[in-house]
Amino acid sequence: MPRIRHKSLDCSPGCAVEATLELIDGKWKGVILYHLFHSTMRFNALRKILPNVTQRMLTMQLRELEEDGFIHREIYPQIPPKVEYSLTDFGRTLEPVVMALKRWGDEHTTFGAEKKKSPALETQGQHG
Amino acid sequence: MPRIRHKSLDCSPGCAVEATLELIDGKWKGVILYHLFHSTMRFNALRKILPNVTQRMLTMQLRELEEDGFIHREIYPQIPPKVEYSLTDFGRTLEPVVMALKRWGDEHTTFGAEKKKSPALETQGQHG
DNA sequence: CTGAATCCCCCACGATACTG
DNA sequence: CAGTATCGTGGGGGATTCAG
Repeated sequence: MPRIRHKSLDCSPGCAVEATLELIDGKWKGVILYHLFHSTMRFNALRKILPNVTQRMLTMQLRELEEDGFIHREIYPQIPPKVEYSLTDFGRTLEPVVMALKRWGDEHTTFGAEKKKSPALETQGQHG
Repeated sequence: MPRIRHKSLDCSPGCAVEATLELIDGKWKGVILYHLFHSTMRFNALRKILPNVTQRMLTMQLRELEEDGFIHREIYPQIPPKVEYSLTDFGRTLEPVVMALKRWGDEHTTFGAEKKKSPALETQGQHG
C-alpha cells in the first residue's frame, strides 16, 4: 500500500479523495499512467510523448510510481541500456480513476477538443 | 470552461488527464468538492472539517474553485457575515471523478481503512 | 540510452496580524 | 464571521553536467 508523501491529511471522510490525489498527481503522473495503460514503454518513448517533462522529472516521477507499486521497471542489461516501464496489477486498479479524469478533461477542457469538430472551442491559447 | 493555471501541457492524448488534475488538485480542492457534494457549507464549517488547512489557503482554494465555475459563493449581507458555498451544475459534473478518487482511496489507502474491519492494514503510521 | 548529481531560483504555502 | 495584507521559508522543479 502506497504511503502519502506530503501533508498530514485530516481524517474527515473526504481524506481518501486527497490521499488518492497525492498519489497520482505528483506532476505528470497522471499522463504517465495513462500512456502506460496502453502499452509498455521505454524511457525515451515516454520522453517523446511528454516533451514538456524534463528528464529529471520523468525519472523522479517514474521512481515514485515504482515505489508506490503502480509500475514495474524492467531493466535489460545490455549496451545501450534498455529499460521498460509497465503497469503492475495494482497500477491497473487506477484505471477507472485515470479514465474518469480523462473523460472529464475531454468533455470539459480544451485539451479534449482535439477530437472534436468545432474549432470555435479553441479559445484558450493553451497550444503554444 | 476553466483555464489551466500552471504548466504548458503537451497535447499528447493524455493531456486531458493532467488538465483535469490541474483543476481539482490545487491542494485540498478535492476534499472541498467532496464535502460540498453533500451539502452547502459555510466558511467556518469547511474550516472545521479541514483542520489542517489554513484560513488563507481555504480562501484561495475556494476562490479558484469559484473562478473555474465549480462552486457558487452566496453572500448574505448581515452582521455577522454569512457566506455559503455550494456546487454549481458544472461543479457537479465532477462528481464521477471525485467519487472515483474517493472509492480508490477507500479501497487502497489507509485513509479509507476507517470503515474497514481489519486493523492489520494499519501499518502505515499516517494517523498521527 | 538511461540515469544520478549539483546548483539555484521561484513561488506555494504557513504564520501572523489586521479589518468590516 | 469571513475574510485581506504582509512577510518568510522550504522544497519543487528547471538547467546543466557527469557516468555507466
